[in-house]
Amino acid sequence: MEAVAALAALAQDNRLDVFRLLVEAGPEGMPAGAVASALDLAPNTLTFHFDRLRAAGLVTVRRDGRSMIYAARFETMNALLAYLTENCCGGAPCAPAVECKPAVVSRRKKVTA
Amino acid sequence: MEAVAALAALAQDNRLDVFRLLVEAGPEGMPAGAVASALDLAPNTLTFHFDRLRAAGLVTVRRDGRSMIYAARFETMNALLAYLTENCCGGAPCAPAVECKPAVVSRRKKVTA
DNA sequence: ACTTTATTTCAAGGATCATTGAATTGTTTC
DNA sequence: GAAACAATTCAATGATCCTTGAAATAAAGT
Repeated sequence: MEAVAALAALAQDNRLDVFRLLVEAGPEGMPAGAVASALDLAPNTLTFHFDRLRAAGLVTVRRDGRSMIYAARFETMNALLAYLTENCCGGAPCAPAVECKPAVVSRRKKVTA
Repeated sequence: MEAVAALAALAQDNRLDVFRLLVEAGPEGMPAGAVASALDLAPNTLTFHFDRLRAAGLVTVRRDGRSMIYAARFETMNALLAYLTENCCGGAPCAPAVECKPAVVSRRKKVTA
């Protein structure tokens, strides 16, 4: 059950904070160091949490110079929301599918994850 | 942060199964024994999981004869969905509030939890 | 090449978790 | 009140989790 993995990944204070920050950052993502200083987390602790989020498919990484850029995977979050919505309403979804797009700002910013 | 508690409560296979079953059962709920046999869980193990769900505000209990009737708390689930939806979309909710009602069947069945 | 910066890997620690068996409490029925 | 039934409490165990410090890897600047 993949939903449990996503739930478990988000069921931890620091990790939820990290994810929220990445969601705020949008599809561009942000470097690990920036997350570390924003949330005041030790870099190795942060790596540990990033790994869990990544294992759950909630974030992606890419390297940029010596920084690692982490970004939220909205796709997975959507799937989780869909699953919960479905299972919250006893099989008969009472809401019209929550489509969860990146965020505020950019005009025509594709989420090509 | 109360969202983490709800997430943690649902982030476990057996517990998620239990909750899903209770959601299916609707506001009437169902006796612990029925849940135990439906999911093939030892009664003491089940009590353990019920406790966690209850601590997270996701279920309620009441006694009926010698049975304990557990029921899902849709209110809490709604709050969780709302929180996640909000935080999934970077503060600017892109969905019009997911209202999560009990289930299929009953006409005019208030969720007065 | 050497140093600095950014992040990860590794090993160790205490804490929390999920399951189990045995014993207990509460309720109904005889 | 004794037996049967429904569920909980308690103690123990192995597993997983989160954090930490020290060392390693990777890229950039000098």
